[in-house]
Amino acid sequence: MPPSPEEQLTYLRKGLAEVIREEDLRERLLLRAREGKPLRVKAGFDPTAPDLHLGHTVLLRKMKHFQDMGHQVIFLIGDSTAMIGDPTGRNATRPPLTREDIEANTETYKNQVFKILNPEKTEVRFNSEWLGKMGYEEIVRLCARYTVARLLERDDFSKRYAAGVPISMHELLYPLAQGYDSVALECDVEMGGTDQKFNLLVGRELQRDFGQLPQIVATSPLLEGLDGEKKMSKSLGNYIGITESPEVMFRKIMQISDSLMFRYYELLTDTSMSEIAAMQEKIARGELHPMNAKIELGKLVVADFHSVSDAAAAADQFNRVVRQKEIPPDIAVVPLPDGVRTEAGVHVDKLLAKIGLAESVADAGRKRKAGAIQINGQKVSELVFSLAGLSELLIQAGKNWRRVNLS
RNA sequence: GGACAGGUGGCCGAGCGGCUAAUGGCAACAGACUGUAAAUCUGUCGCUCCUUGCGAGCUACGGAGGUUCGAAUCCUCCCCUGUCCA
Repeated sequence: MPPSPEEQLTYLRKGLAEVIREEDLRERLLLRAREGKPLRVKAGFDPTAPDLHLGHTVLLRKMKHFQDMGHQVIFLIGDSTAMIGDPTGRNATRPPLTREDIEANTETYKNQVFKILNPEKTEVRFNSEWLGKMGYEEIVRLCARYTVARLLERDDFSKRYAAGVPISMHELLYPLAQGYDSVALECDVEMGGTDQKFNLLVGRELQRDFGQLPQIVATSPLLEGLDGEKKMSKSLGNYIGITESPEVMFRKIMQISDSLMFRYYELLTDTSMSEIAAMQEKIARGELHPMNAKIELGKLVVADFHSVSDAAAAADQFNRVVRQKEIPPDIAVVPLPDGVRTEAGVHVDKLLAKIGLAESVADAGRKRKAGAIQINGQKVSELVFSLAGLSELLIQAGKNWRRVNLS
């Protein structure tokens, strides 16, 4: 016995930023239940960036919830729209993706996405199936269904227009193309981040214009990155990738601020809001150390993408290496590079630059003078380090370590 | 097609002939403190070389030329962006 539409609504509503319109969702659930059909729920992804991070999982988790309720989820790969490019970073002309690139990226996507989604209940589609077939006339006809004024309502466009930042013609086509995807797929629901709201709404308009029931728009909150301010993104470097090792994931979680921790609990775990509130209470009363709450969070997140035992091991390693300052167990071992020996030993700056502990020789010199370099447990400030009687160098530069094999 | 304004280091933004590898802010990196949280303080923040020094050389202010002992700063042409007019 599947849950009633009313029960579903409650379950699905939780954790979504906005549902347009909630009333429509209720009606659609009732309608499809009567017809005995699942809802068609779409979310689009850009095949140029197949490395998913926790920010994406907020949406994926929600898609999973739709699957849990028996609905059909469509994982749409925007291979055609990728050529348009999302209206940011216009200087970076993207190299056109080949068919092989897209297929490779799609495989990567599937591997990652199905850590969360149920593959049985997921339909993977490409928008080149329909967009790629459109000719000039069809594209113009599609454009005729929307107005420039309406496109300029989009916050991003209007701000750029007002600020004198260029907007290229093709960028205006992006929302139209995305909206047309919903027409082609006859979606009941389209999901996306809150930043996608405008594009998702265009889909509604177009569907109406094509005589379809307009889709319900469901936006999920954007996850803040590790800095706690900007949204999580790969290009900003403030992300946790879902294929990262348990140790790295755990360490990154431990680095977030305390306030961000609750946000992560909310969006990345199944912890209920009341449990989170209780936790905040305890911390405020001094009954729970915030660090311990964060350790719990780290374990939960790691366990989601690895295993419970991996999570425990990662927490344990963090405790030993970071808190008790033990030497990390997984330091990269490298041979002594050419051209760094001197008569008296090694040229420290050149060595650091060559083994990746500094960006350049000049940078290495700065770090050394700042006291950030330790070799075999000794702080190094001199330029030349003697190798007499040593078989290996254990080098630490800030948080990074290397073992240099001398034999 | 015309008039005007603008293009400076990862970003924002000063400079408008030498004292400028280029004020300041943000970000970043390192050190202290700590819970590798936040806040705070300190230092660094183009590259290379060496005898590691308030050292030397090289590259840099959209692009290419030019004027000058000397240009991010002046001139010419080009490219790019925006505003207004047609």
